[in-house]
Amino acid sequence: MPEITKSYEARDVEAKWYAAWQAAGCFAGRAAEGQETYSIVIPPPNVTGILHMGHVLNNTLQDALIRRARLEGKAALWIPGTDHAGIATQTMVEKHLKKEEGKSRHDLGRDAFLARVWDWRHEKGDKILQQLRELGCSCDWGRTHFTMDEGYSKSVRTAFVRLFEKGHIYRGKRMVNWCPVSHTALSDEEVEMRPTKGHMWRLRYELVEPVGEHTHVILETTRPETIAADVAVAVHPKDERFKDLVGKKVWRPLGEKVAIPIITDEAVEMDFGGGALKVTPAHDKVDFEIGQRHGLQIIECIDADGTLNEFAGPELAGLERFAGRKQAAQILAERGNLIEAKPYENNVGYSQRAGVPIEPRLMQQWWLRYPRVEEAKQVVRDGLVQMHPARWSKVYLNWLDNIQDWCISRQLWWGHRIPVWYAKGLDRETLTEADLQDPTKIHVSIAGPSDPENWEQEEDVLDTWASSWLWPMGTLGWPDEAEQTKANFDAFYPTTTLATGADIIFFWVARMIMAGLEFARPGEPVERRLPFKHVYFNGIVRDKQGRKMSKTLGNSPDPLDLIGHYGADGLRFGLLQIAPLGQDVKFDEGRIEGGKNFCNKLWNACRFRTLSGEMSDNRSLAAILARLEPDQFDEDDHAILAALFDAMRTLEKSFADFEFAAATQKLYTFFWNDFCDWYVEVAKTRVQDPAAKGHALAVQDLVIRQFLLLFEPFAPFISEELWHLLGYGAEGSFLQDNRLETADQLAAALAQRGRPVDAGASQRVDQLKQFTSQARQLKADQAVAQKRDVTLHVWAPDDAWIALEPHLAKLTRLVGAEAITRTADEVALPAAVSPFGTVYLDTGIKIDPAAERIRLTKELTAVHKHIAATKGRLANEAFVAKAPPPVIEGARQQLADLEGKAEEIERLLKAL
RNA sequence: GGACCCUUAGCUCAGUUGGUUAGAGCGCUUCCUUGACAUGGAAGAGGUCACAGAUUCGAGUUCUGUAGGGUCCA
Repeated sequence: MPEITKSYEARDVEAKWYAAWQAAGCFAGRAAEGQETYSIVIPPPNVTGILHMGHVLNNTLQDALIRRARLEGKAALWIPGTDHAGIATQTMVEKHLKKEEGKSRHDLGRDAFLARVWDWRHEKGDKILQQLRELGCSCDWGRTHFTMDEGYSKSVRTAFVRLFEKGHIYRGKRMVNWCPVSHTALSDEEVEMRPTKGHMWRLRYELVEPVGEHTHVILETTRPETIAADVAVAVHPKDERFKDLVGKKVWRPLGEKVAIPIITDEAVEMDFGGGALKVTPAHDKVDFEIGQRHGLQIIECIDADGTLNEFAGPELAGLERFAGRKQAAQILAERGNLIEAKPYENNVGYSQRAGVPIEPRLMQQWWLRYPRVEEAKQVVRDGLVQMHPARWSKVYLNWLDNIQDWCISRQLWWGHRIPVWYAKGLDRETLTEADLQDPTKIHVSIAGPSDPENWEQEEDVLDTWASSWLWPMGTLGWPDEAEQTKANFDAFYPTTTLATGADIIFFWVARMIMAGLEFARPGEPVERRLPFKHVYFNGIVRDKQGRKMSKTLGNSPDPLDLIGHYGADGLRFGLLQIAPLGQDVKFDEGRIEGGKNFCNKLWNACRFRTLSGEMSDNRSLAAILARLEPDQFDEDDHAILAALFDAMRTLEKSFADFEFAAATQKLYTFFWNDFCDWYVEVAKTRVQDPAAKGHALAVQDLVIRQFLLLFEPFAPFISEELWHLLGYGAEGSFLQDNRLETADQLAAALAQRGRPVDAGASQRVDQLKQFTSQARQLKADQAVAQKRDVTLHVWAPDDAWIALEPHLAKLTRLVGAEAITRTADEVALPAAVSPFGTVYLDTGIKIDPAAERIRLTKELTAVHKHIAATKGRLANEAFVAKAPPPVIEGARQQLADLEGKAEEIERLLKAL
């Protein structure tokens, strides 16, 4: 028997077991024929990322699910990997290049720059995957994928080509969200609306020729710097105020002095800004649409980098867009066009990554008409894909109801280059949809054209999400048949659960569902094509003030530090305790410390077990069950086993419902309160008794064994270590090689061996606990909490004494008394009314009757108050008539108990 | 503007289909290093369950509204 140290030291244990698991191939996902599978694909972190608290929560959850599935005998597979994160990674390497060598990516050129990114990826990438190992994650590392690897890249290009061939992808000149910092188009989802303080500029546009009393039109805008690109002023067709002005012209107040028409369009809001709208088709989505309807000219006055150009007029050309705005306002004021500048707050779209306002621009980009939109809604409505918590389904459906085409091209270098080639010399700006179908002009394929010298490949790359939306399939070998066989696509697709954050429900979750339905197993039933059956949305980890943890705020602790201080198990367990389903997590380091303390408690309980007596055969459940002695079963045994079943059932339900906080809390109270605080304490007496010792230790071995199996998904390291220290596993085997019984199976196994568990014992044990607590309370009241030479006298009716007597040895020890005896006399001693009769505390010192009277009177008052409340309920005719009989009976019973107690306290008071 | 979530002890949170006197951890007060564990043990203080109505014999729990906080969409 190896000696167990006095406290749990996580560091060595963690390193030892992770290496052993890896060496033994414990995490390899292998499915036997017909075996039930449980698979998860990791939400791929950025390849250059480092572990933060959000990752810890997300991956701990996945590991718990996967490890539990393994113990349930399923073929568990957790596929890890990383994402190339186009903009983020490219920006990072560009910054580094600038800092170290003072060069831009353009100085290097595309190929040389990409070589640098790959260098970076090989040097510093995948650090996060290493960190996940420290957390204990049981990913199948042999299957690690990266979205830019050749195989995965092939799946991305295949998806593009197939969608193109089906007409879902087109190139078109449309308004896009342009990021002037990253110099790329963004999808609508990457634009974040932020309330922004600015001004509403109230302006007068002079009529070219006055109409009656009218000399000008008043309109309001937040963007005066775009005035030079105005091509019309629009009003609502029903707006009577402008009836006489429609069709007339006004002078454009900035830029080239041009007369622009007053037109009508339904899109104008009548009660906004006086009812007139300046129309700038090149710089606003609504204006663009108005322009299209009216065949208006398009003037671009802002360049790609956000600088105003010559079309903005000589006063503004060359200015940055916000400086240009100020300048424009000033000029308008000087010319008398500015009526008022009101401080104004409105929602402005910002580039999520660069943090600057996006610029709507008219550009040629590649677009995707989403496939399988209706089907994607239906699988969620039908519950084939279940979201947890379910309310996210509504958000999902609402997005799909309002879905817009997806701008999938990015003006970046780092990413999947779009597999489209243009015939040399082709004017790409004027391409029509018909041209896209003309193989002499456009070539679209995975391999590229056979005569590359005549073609130029599209420079743009695909949006990163247009690669990660294939993750559940691409990581299982799709579309390559040989790869799919190798990865056992057949067994592991669809995956079982996706655990992720709700912030990427549109970016990733919704798109994966559509991709799965479109590409996986064409022609087969929808259940076989969808990418996952459950989506679990974990909360966001926030700091104490409720702020999202972020690098910039510096409010996120380093998880590796936390692992160093509290152990991976402590961190995992502590974090899950505060992660209820669907709620954000306010991070509290105290809870992580609690996780560590719990591990230490478990450690010491196991240590105590080894000190209590020789270890017997623990090698299998059957062996331990055989050691239980039916004759020796007492109420505490029944109660602790009933509590164990209860804990097992709670975990079964918790895992089914993704209620991890409930699971961890149950494990905590079961082990600490039910087992350590009570069972182990009462068993100390029985362990002294040679007749009961073997049995009492067997019960402990059974409880600890089952507990470790329940605990392992949350705290794998300490569980594995103790599993071996207590001899549950043979040399060379692991905890995960065992099957976790259900509560029903374990109950049946006990019953089958003639050791059925009596759940009713719990109530009787609760009374013993109450007795103990009351006796301790008496001692504390009399300031003799630490004295062990006191005597307790119990004034008990026969039946109560018969119930109490078998437990006296344990109780004497637990309470800290010399003896507990029965008394028939009324004695003038401090007393309490327990479930077994009145218990008197004899300290050998005379009592203070006045103090005793105060104490008893206080308790009597409380009892009377309660009696009055219960009597009130029972006196209510409606209650007696309508409440269910068990509830009424319960109230009557309660009243009787309370009245008995009151009488007894009154008797004690009289006796003083 | 539309949708959703939250508000329970000083702090962080549980509280399952309505049913005795609303729980835990941390913190706080008192006592204790006695042979598993001070990363611990014992005892204790602390809550008009945001507010106002409604339903009901009975509401922290259901419904409506209000206030405050948060998220998503437009």
